[in-house]
Amino acid sequence: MNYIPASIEAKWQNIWSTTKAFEPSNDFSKPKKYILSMFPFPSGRLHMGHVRNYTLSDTFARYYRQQGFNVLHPIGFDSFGMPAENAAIKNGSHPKGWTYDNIDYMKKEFGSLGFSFSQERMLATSDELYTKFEQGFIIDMYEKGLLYRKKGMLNWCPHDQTVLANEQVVDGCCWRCDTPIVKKDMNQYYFKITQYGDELLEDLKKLEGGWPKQVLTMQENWIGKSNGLAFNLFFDDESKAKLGSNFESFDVFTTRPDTIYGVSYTALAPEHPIVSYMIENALLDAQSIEQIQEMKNSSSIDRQKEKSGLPLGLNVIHPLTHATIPVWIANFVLMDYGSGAVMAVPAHDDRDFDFAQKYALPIHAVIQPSEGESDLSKAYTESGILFNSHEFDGIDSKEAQAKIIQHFETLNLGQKTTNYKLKDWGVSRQRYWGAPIPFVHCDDCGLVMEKKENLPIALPEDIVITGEGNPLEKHPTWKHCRCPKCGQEAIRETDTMDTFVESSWYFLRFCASSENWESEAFSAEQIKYWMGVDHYIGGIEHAILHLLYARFFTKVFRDLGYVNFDEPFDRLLTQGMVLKDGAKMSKSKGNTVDPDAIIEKYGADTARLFILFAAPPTQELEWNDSAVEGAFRFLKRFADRSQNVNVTEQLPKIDHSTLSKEEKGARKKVYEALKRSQDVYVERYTFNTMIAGVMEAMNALNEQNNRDVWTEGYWILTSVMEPIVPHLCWELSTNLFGGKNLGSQVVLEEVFEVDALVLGVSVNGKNRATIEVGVGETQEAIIEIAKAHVEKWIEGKEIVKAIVVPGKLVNLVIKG
RNA sequence: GCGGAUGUGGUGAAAUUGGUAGACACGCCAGACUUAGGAUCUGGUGCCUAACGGUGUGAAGGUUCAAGUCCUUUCAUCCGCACCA
Repeated sequence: MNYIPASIEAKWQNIWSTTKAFEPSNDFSKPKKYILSMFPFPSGRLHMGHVRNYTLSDTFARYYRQQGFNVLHPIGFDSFGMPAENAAIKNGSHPKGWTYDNIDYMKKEFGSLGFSFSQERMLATSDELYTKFEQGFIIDMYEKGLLYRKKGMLNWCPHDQTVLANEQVVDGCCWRCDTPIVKKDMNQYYFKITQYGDELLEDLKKLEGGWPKQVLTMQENWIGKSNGLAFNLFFDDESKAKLGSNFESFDVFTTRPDTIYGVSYTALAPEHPIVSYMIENALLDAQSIEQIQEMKNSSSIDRQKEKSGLPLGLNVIHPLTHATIPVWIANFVLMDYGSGAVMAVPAHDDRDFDFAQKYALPIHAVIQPSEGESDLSKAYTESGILFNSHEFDGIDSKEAQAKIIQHFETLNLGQKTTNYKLKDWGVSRQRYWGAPIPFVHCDDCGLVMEKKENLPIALPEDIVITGEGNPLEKHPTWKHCRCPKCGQEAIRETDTMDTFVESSWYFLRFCASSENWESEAFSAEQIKYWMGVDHYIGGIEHAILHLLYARFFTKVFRDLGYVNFDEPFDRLLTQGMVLKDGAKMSKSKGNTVDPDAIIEKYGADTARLFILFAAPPTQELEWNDSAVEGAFRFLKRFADRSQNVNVTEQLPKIDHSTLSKEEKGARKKVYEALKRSQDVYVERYTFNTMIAGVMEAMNALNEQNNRDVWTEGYWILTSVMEPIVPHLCWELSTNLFGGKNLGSQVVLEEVFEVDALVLGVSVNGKNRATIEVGVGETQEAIIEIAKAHVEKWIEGKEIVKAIVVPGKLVNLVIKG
């Protein structure tokens, strides 16, 4: 058969589309699989990362269809977001037009790759229908007390009068006009995700086995639960007087109460209220104030790198020793973790140590290792035995932590406290291309929710986007409305939502079949049948934020009564990046490979095969043009050798015992490939080795010329390969077997039976020979055979030990 | 800076449990066949060595009869860090 991918692929894509071959069935009595890939932002064209992502999900979807499951394999577009506005600023395009043009193009690309997505359930999160339900959920969450307003620090460009995303801040300056940014305290909306902190942490246990360990660990660390001691540090009289008696003390939190006697200074965040007070009341000199401003304006990452600080000229009293301790400001102390103040123990904390070294602050060691000497040139951060700690001397860290907390509680100086690194999720954005937050500001009623029957609150289309100011706020009429409560003139909220909100529930929306899309977001029955997602596939870069937010939404929806489960994604597969020349593909580096060009040159099947063969999915994938060529040649061979196959609608019956060694070998390789294909979808996802198995089977088939063995081989291999190279396999299967072989296959154990084993023989662990022994051979006999084959190395030496690992090797340990 | 990963031939990788390192490909070399092609087919190919053999999984130590796999230290690269999606 002459392999011309362009015509085969066009033919099958056309058939699949006209027969609606991949729509999920509404027959909920069937077993189901929900295969989901992370939906794309409609940037304009698919990139190789997308191709990898959707090839993976498509492979799962097609496999489970062959196994007889009712498969939901949907796709949509995460279509709100900054790039649409950036394009508007750059080219004057309208975000909506730009977005939907891109979506149209990318849909065509999906088709040309043969992805078996449901066509009927495609959605874009910027569709007004999607916004409508999302705004409804936001209102529900507000009613539940899960959405609230508070002040938050934002990047502000004084020139453009606009809020900037971290990404838009380049070296501390605005990306457009290069003006140095400042931090501005503004009213923001927040989801109370911290209320679910404990459950988000606890339920990670339910995901063990289904999710990669590294993702669970990252989420655990992100939530960052820690237990410790919280207590007040009181100012001395002189400091109180300096602060005009406005502050008696401040709160600190420590996870290491056992080091309490080693405290030699304390440090406040530059944003701490005491610091703000001192600035406002001119208690600091101009130079210090400038230094504090600099700390505040630098990014939280930069603040962790180069430590800096300054003394405030205040002192507090150590709660136990009553020693006087100086108060500093330190850039690495962050206002949004704990209380924005720390007790510093330089002897036993790396950061405190660096800071103390830099500013020549005293270092008091109070913990020593239980064995060996302590190294005074760095902090000793392990646990150990206390000393210089009064009545706690000689106790080990662990025990001392509990005792010291107890001591503080008894004396009423502090209490045991749990802290989280997790912060509430700020969801408001001062931007146009997002879902409007459905609230109204009324002079009389305050903050009022829109009525659900008025949803969606849609975006105005007549808008000018310049990069200056907030487009919705600047719109002449849009924000003026009536208060839903009292009917007076009121002002609509002009903030829109973080796009992470849309991606936190889209997987639920996909469960809804399109006939009731208008009336409800999804039905309980549909959710019950389709959820949870059996395989969720996407980039490792989403390991924390997106996945945490989606888990949070699921729990909120459960508590709102919309769903009846705790976790949305049963199994997660995080794919690695696609690289070229060792670097992430990007336009700025000029190392991109256009999927369309590859499809045109070799066809979609080649692209899909290469991308699964080149590396296991979780690893980074290095693009290699000549290896793509190799994948194409394999498909050509696969098509060509189908001429050795008999046309039939039945799997041929073969008497294994009558076959030659080569014929037996070929059958064994074929069934090995089948076996591998059955494991690979459940746990390891190593499609690369599965494909290698098929290649080995092809090589082995080629070593023999029994047409029945060829026929059986193709019956099985076209079925195994169909999820990966669907166009060619449907073509072959239809022509050769009337399509009858695309279904689940039975492994014949008889082909794996052997009557001899090949063992390696090593001497002192070094491989020296290979022997063949009968299956029933005794250990003693095997050792004798082994000895006979390695005489050269054991001659005149004493054999101290002989180890036989059944089926694998013999190791002879010699002396002398 | 903090958290998470990765490191094996010229290249992508394989080695499910501590048990014959390099399967399967790409590339390269040699040969065959030519209707001279984006061919196809056959054989070879970790490194050093003429060979015997030695050596080899980022580096350095260690545990073990046996280490790519376990432990300690270290280096390099990548991902995330809360307003990129």
